[in-house]
Amino acid sequence: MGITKSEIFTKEQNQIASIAKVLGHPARIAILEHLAKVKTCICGDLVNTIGLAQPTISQHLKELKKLDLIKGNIEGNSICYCLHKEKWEEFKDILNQFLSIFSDPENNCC
Amino acid sequence: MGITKSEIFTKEQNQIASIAKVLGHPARIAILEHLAKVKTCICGDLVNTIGLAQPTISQHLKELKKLDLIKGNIEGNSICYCLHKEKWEEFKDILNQFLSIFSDPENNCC
DNA sequence: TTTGTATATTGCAATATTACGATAAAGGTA
DNA sequence: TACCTTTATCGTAATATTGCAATATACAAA
Repeated sequence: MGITKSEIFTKEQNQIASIAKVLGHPARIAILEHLAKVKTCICGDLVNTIGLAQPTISQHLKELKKLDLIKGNIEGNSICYCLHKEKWEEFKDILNQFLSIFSDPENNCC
Repeated sequence: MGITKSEIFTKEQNQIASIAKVLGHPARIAILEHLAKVKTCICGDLVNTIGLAQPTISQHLKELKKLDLIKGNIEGNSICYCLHKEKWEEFKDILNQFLSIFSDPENNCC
């Protein structure tokens, strides 16, 4: 049905999935990598850097904003986007914890 | 269009996105968590544990198999699924490396 | 062989996602 | 004021994803 049955999963499972989902598109990976590279805030150069139309970039930024991963400060005419560092660290911890669930060396079977 | 313009991104960006995407559904998170909990291989108990129909579970397993995250060994009548540990570690490293792109303390602006 | 059990596949309906042209909104500048 | 730049939103088309009933497949046991 295209709709996810979120209600049958735990809050934690849904949260991990939400974080992973927003990272599940190369454009958003590229946006975050660009944000990391240009240490200062970036504004409208994403459209030029990434090869997607302006409305498409705007939509991807919206997805990132929905999870609070980035914030946008109005700077005169344009908008200065940057990372929400605390959220990033929080999500990083959540993902890292999930990624270590198989760390038990006894976890071997086939 | 629902279709991702993969060709305009790097191989690495696409790979990170692919890994994140497969983790972007709570059912697949639940499957992996279950696999981690029952140290031994699991077979058909996923349908009972998770509240989804058998074809749906089968489809999610297929997604995980597509990325080589799990492997299924035929065990008599049923199938024994387990983690592909090497792949898991590989993907974990890739994600961890990406998640640390903002580690530079100078990365502050807003 | 027949029956039962376990898993995969097919086919379909509903919803979500991706992408972009057109347009709107908001601010700067002449 | 009029014009330009920047970003957001709307509307729409194409494709993807999720979920399940029905069915197929494969094997074991009676």
